[in-house]
Amino acid sequence: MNASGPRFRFAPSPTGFFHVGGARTALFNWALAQSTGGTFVLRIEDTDEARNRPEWTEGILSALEWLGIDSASPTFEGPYFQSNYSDEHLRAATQLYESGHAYYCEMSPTEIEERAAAEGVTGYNGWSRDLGLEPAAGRVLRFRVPEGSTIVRDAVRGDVEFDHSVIEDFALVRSNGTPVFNLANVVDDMSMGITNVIRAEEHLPNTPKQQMLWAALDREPPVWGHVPVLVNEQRKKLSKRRDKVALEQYRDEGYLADAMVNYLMTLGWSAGDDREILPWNEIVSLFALNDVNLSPAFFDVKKLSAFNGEYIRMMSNDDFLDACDPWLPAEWDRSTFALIAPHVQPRLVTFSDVSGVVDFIFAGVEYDDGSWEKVMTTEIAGALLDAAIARYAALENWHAVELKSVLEEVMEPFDLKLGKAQAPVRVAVTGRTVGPPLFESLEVLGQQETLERMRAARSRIST
RNA sequence: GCCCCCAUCGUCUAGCGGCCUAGGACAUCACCCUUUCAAGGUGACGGCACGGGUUCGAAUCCCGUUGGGGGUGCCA
Repeated sequence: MNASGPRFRFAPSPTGFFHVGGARTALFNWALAQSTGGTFVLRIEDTDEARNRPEWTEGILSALEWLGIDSASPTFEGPYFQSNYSDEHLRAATQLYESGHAYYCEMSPTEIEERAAAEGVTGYNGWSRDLGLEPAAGRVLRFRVPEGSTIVRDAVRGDVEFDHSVIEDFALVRSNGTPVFNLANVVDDMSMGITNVIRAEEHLPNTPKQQMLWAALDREPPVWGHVPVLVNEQRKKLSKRRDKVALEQYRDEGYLADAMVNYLMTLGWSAGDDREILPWNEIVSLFALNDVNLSPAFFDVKKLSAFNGEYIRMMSNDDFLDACDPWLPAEWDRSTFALIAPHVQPRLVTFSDVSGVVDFIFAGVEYDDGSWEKVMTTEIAGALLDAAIARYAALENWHAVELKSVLEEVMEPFDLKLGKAQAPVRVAVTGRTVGPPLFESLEVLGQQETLERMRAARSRIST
């Protein structure tokens, strides 16, 4: 355990996928741990039985890995599993009971509801507080919230005061004997020596409860920091049901980790100048909690895509080729792809698009109806193709520059601009009206294949 | 209902009392470039929620209103 620097923690509960909001929180903690020479502690909060599957933990680790949060780094510690520490949680519970900070209650949720309705109050109203109930199976241990108020010193939002009169005597240990989140969370933070708790704003209302627990257990609370949540276009917290929140899904669609990381960091935070595309090491040195915005930020896939395109364009030739590789069918020749790659790189938004851009080179033509309709049914398409076929068949230097100047000669009698004149050739050879630069594509495709396709297309034209 | 948080272009943000005629980015639109589509270049559109204070001076400070968000579990 690195005791010298501050100790941050990221404490996700396994849910089967990794939430982009969680990714941002993890990144904030990771950046802080790095810039302060501190430690990033990963704790899996798996105390809810429904949230406990080993493969889900694997998913968390690999998602973090993808983001650059490397579990082999000296800055990284864990993962710890909350479920392994229930003895400690229960020990603390006993201590709380014995010191009078907690008491047993035997009201069931339904009884509480009924009594609350009868008395016209909202929740549990401390009815068992002074009954002096002994520990027994089926009884809940509740924290005895004292009079007064709690001030939470928050590193991103300043002081927040909560009046104890609005905090009910919350549960510490369930009637089945298992510890509840607030207790487990605090006890773990204590035993893991956590000094900084940076998490999403949804935890702010828990914080006074947890801070009371720190006090009751006679310990100094950590530095709190609550960052705003991420929202959808309806300005609601990103939810699994409605929104595309799984980090893995973006990864599988061909978003670059660097782009995702950079984008996530700009949600609620900025470098302070007019730059937003910046390398991780610079983000680390600039990032500070009191620069974090206080209002929820919309997770905008459009802007993420813009970042991704930007990052793709910044890649070196070789890096780009490597990055494309997993997205191309194994049987496609890589050296052929390398020839066209420089022309597809500036046009790509995500890697899942790459094969669809160059498939005509490897998988033959498939005419797109709309494209055909648009350019092959014109008066001159047939005549232009005939002329182009004749000249291309006789061409000796099969290079893009040649192919272009030949077509320029061919198109002259038709009184067309190159943009129009190349269209029938493009559709004949690629099947579509849009694609990588045409003459470069023809060069890669080769003379024979190009001519075959042009002839095939020509014979398909009715007139 | 109650508690807490928040409020600058459609979106993400810069701004921390005079440098603001409010800056940048994404999106949108136009033009340029051009081998289609992108990329790139230039430009346009577009915002301090509202009302009161404080101050010589307010996007910046205070109060209220309105609007949004989070929480309100023997979930985490």
